[in-house]
Amino acid sequence: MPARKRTAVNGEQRRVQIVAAAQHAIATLGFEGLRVRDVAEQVGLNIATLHYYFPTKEALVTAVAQQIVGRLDRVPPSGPEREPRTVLAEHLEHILTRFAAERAEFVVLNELYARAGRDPELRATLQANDAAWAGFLYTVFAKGVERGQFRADLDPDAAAVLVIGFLKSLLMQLDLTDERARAAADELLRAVA
Amino acid sequence: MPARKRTAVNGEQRRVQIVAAAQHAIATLGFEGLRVRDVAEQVGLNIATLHYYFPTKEALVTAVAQQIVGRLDRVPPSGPEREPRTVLAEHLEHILTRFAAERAEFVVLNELYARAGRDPELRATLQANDAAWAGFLYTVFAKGVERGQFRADLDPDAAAVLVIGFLKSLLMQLDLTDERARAAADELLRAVA
Amino acid sequence: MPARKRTAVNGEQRRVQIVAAAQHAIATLGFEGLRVRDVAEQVGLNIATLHYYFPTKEALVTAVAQQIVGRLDRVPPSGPEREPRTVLAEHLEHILTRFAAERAEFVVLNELYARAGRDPELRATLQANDAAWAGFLYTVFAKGVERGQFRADLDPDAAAVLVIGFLKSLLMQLDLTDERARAAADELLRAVA
Amino acid sequence: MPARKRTAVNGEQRRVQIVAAAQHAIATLGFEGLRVRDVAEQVGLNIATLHYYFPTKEALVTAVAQQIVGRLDRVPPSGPEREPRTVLAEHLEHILTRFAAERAEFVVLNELYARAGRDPELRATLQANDAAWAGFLYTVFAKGVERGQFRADLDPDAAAVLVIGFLKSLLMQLDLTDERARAAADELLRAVA
DNA sequence: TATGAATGAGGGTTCATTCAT
DNA sequence: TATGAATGAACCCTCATTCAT
Repeated sequence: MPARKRTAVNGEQRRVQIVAAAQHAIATLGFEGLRVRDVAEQVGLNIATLHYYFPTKEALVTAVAQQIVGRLDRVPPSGPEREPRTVLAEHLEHILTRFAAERAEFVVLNELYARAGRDPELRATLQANDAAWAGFLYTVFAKGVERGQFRADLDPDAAAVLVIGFLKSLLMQLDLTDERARAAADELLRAVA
Repeated sequence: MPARKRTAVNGEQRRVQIVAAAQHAIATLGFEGLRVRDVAEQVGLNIATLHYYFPTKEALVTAVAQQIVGRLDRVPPSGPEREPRTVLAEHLEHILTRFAAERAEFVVLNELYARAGRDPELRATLQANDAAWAGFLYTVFAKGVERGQFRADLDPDAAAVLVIGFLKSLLMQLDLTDERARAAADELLRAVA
Repeated sequence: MPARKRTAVNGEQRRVQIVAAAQHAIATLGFEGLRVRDVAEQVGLNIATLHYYFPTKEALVTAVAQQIVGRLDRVPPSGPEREPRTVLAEHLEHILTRFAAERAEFVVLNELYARAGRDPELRATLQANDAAWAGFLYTVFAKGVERGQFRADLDPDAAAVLVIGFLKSLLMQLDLTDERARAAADELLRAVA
Repeated sequence: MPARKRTAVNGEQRRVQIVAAAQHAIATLGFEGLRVRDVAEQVGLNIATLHYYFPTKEALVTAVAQQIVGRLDRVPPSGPEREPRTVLAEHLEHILTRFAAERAEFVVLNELYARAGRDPELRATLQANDAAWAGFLYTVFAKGVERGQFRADLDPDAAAVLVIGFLKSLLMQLDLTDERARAAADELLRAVA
């Protein structure tokens, strides 16, 4: 069991630490407030060392973005046997819960969406993610209509837009308490039934 | 009759010009990309002169924010005689139209909401605005339920959250065409009926 | 007579000051040792102010190069009536004198030639200057041969190469005293006669 | 028979590799552009490993300088029986040929001369070399005059200065083709005869 | 010998702001 | 009102060098 002296962590762990610190900084101060120096200091590293891991600030930002987006991809698989209504309810519940527990990530995600307007690459990434999300919801709604669980005149695509819109706006609804958010989710479930 | 100097514009006009240029810059580059020098140059002014009108960058940003928010305040008055359903439809239509026509302002507004997370004062301003907006929609929905135009089990507050959420998310739904947005608005109208 | 307070010099003078300081720094430390901060300090200016005059370090270096090269262009006009031998002698004398008096400029010029190997633009500038110089000497030699002042088998172009070579090598002949240099010039005059 | 490790090259070979890479870098980018990291990478070595061979950048530069200068020292011995004119002609020819074939080394040498102005130690080295060179040429010229092969009024020392100057300026005569250089050498031979 | 990781000391550049005119 | 000139405080990034392994 070799005793590390100068380093208590290995390279990959460092990367994770750095990205986490950067994410925190962005969540707290926004992209404008992100300072590589501060991130380095937060991790207890010299700036030069941080540049050893991430050659440029942009590389660091990209790493943060990728991490955030990467966690989004895991859309809960909707088995064919599951009830659309249940799937929808759980989906809303799932995101609402994550929103309450990991608000910081949502803040960064929000910043990313703002950035997407100027950064084509980021835009493409987020757009792809959105498309997958919309597709998932479309299927849920279409199946629900088919099975008579949802209104017959429900437009699956439009409904998906509403759901996504509600969920994306969570952070921008400044006076939205957890209760009001859940009430809105319930209202949503009633509205499609 | 005071003799106008060699300048074709007076102080107030200059302010408007500057704020407009700043707004454009923010819409294009975000707050991160806002440079007072660039704004000054855009207006054809020396930086020092710009500082004469807006002593600090923050003052300029505040002016932009106030202008944007100011235009939001003009919620269409819902006369007691008007039908809630119509009012809601027109409200959606109104915002969707503005969104298509004045996208830049929505971009800035989005940036403002992101900033609100760190800027308590801005947060208070936007929150007040949101409250008024929610109140307006609450009234519409409550009245609509009362008159039997909307579902009896409709939660007015929750419905307001959904409407506001949809409208606020417009910019973040990257693949949202004008048609899809209007389809969503229609779906919304059906969903509350 | 307005009393300047913060500035004792105007813009153009500042530029001259800065370029002079940069030239001095290059002569002393070479291009490697050139630090914009030091140049600024030398002139008693803040770095930011120096960047006000020269946006980038490269711009500053270019200005120095232009100044040095600019002073080279003034090739003494050889009137048709003047004796080639005299013209040549005076030319050698002129440069040798300048070399002794303004050694610093020759050092920088040397650095510029070294740089020319990597900087095509600089190379083009210096090459153009060299061509003019060679042309001047060619004419002198050709006329001298024609008038019987120089050897009949003298190759004017080759002789020009030798003269230019001698003068350009002044700085690289580390143990070259003023006397030896002048002796070489005399030898040159004898050699072509 | 010591067993070679997994490395195909031993220490001395490594040094040679490194010096060669450094020399190439200097010839290409000048001393300003020399980066130990790049040299290491060029040789396929870690920077830390390079520092094992050359503890400091200066040590590496010195090694390069020594190599370059070392190759210069081998002045062709002028046997007493050889004709001064021939010796001179061959000397010129020899250097001109090397210049065409190993231009890179001349570039570095040029950089070294530029550096010599600031580096006393390097200056001493080069000066010693120059003195030897001048001595060699002095002997040639003196003997040539003695034997009546060169002009009777030839100043051996001055002539040496001219020859060395011509040869040292090769790199600085930007539009000097191989032909023009040889023409100049021929002119030189005529001029001393 | 060799390397991954770390660091100190800058180096060029940017930017909001100020001041004398 | 308007401007040229100036500045302090950062900011990102680089580079030679070191150290534990």
